Amino acid sequence: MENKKTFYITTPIYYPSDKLHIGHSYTTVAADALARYKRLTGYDVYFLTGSDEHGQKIERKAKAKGVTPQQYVDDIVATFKDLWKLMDISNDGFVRTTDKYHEECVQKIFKKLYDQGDIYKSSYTGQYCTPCESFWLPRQLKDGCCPDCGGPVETVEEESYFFRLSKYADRLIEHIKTHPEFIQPVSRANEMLNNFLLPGLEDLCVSRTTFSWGIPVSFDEKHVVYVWLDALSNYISKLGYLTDDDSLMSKYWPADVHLVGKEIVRFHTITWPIMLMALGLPLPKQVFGHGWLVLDGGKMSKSKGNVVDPVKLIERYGVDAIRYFLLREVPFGSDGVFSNESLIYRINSDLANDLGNLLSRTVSMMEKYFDGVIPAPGTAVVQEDEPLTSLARALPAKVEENMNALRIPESLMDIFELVGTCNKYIDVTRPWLLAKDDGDKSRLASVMYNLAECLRFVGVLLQPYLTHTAPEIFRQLGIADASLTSFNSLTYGKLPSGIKVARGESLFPRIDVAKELELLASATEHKADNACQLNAAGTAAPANTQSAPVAPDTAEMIEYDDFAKLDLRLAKVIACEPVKRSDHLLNFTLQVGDETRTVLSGIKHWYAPEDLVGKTVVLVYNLKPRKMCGIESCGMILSASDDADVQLSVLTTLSELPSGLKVR
RNA sequence: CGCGGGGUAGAGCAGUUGGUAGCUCGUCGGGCUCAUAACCCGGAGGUCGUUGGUUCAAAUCCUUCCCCCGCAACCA
Repeated sequence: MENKKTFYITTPIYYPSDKLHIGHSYTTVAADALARYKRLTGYDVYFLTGSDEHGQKIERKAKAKGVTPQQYVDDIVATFKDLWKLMDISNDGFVRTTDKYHEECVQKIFKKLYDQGDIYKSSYTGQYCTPCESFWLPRQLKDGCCPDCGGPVETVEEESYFFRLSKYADRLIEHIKTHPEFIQPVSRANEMLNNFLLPGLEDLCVSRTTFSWGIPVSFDEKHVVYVWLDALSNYISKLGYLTDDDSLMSKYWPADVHLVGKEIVRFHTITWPIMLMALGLPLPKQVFGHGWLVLDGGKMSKSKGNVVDPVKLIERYGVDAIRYFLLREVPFGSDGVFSNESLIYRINSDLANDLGNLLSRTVSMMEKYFDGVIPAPGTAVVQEDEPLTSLARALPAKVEENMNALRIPESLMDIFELVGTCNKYIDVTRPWLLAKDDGDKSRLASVMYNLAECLRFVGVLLQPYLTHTAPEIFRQLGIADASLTSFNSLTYGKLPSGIKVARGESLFPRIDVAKELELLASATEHKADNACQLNAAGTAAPANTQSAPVAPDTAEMIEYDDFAKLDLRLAKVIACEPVKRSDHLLNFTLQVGDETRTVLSGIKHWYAPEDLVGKTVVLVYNLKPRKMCGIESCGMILSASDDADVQLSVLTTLSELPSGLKVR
């Protein structure tokens, strides 16, 4: 390789417990656009994404499905790769934490840190809450009870290895203070300092003995390496750190950007830098915590942001439309809203009306007035050309500045400003009038040339974002020469005349908004879960808990006796109110025959409490009571829902029946 | 008093060394006809959450209060 400047960019590695959603797509597409942009501007880029495959949750899911954990993750990771292929993600590497090189690397790192005294063995004296299956530190307890359920806890010891975060805290604080670019946006840096660093770091538990689906600690086999030490190492294990061939490591490390969701900024700006310090490695230049794509709140109850499966969106609207929406709609650094309306409006107004129509009318006029050949511009200097040409000339530098600052939406706005100016230029110059008078032929040639040249600029600059559209623009303009599509080719006037254009299909057909929304709405009649975040989660945050035991896809057969253990009964809702301090819970007072019970259910997003009063529901009558938010819930109300909990309905009976009846 | 973000036109947002309130979409009217019923121009629409203060002047600084959201917790 020549001495190109290098650029190493990463996404988080995603947890294969479920399919990926549009939030993951967002992170990865953003990283892809940056990677492609850097390649376009001459960098030697390494772009890494991957999967974080260990942990108890995977172990459980695999067991429920009756497969080995490895089979389980293999299947899901295959869908990750398919999605990235579908979305035109140009990653150079894909790291799996179950890959051999990664496991060996983590073991070496663990050993190295242990040998130098940064990892030590101790016991985790925790307060254990049996119903919650959770350990708590003394300071986390509420009045000596479990902060989760408010129930009693017992003192339990678990042997664990710990990483001395505290030892390096001062160095890290110093680094953050002297490197304002390290944590972006800066508001996150303050958050980290105030919430975690300045109050004092606690040593981090880095091993577990309670499950086995993980990387064994090489010198103490009953332990597996726990979450972050395993996951974060991916950024260097893939580069061959601590192996015979660490050429990638020496070439690309330190990383230029770790792109992460805001929920895992903490681990990337505290745990990870401290690991690197302990290993004697340089720190990444920047950690960027982007916002989330959140679902539309609850205004118009039909057309809700419900289609969050990126594959479905792409099938319907195309890769480039989705890429554009993601890159354009979410202000980098804060949250963006996803809704079907905003998606369709974006596609229609920016892509179809402005860009697609501009290309269409330009190529069409080229055919009409110049037999489809791009003419040489006239020599006369005309004042009305100036706004257009000066904007085009200034554009590459503007885009570059914004991309270097990771302001992706702004860079797209810059490009579309040129598109808009072209449309206006056509209106001002009125080529159709010029065409009527032979004396204006030279002027008409200038106008048409300027339009073609500006569209070339647009095409070149759009390449990192719209991977299908940019080549199609070139094709329709008749540009086949690669020397006209490079970033360096953006010198105004470089487009040669005499090229034959090739009219083609519309870049983006206009979508009929009303029809489309109606269709989407009828497909999903339900109330939206407006708090459902499309968390662009990365590495397996331990907090990333989803519902517990999942229904196996291939249902395991049970005996009738197993079923008979369930005591299901009809119950009548006599009162229902929200639980204070809970986003999800409703507190039901149920009539079950002669008895009255209190039962909690996490269905607040789908029902208004008053709508449920008087309804008959199905209750799991003999479920062990459990406290939540300080209230004891005696039983469980059955609901049906899809995996994503987008659609949900409480079960009831077809005819009116007295409460207390058994369901069987 | 857990931490943090935010309240600016119908929607989504920009706007801090204080000096006539902007952008995109929508809406209404006009123009144009090369084009994907697209494009261009113009209008309407905001006492910039509330209270008090500093100032010649505050969306912008200080203060009171209200509300929303995120983290955390919880969703049997």
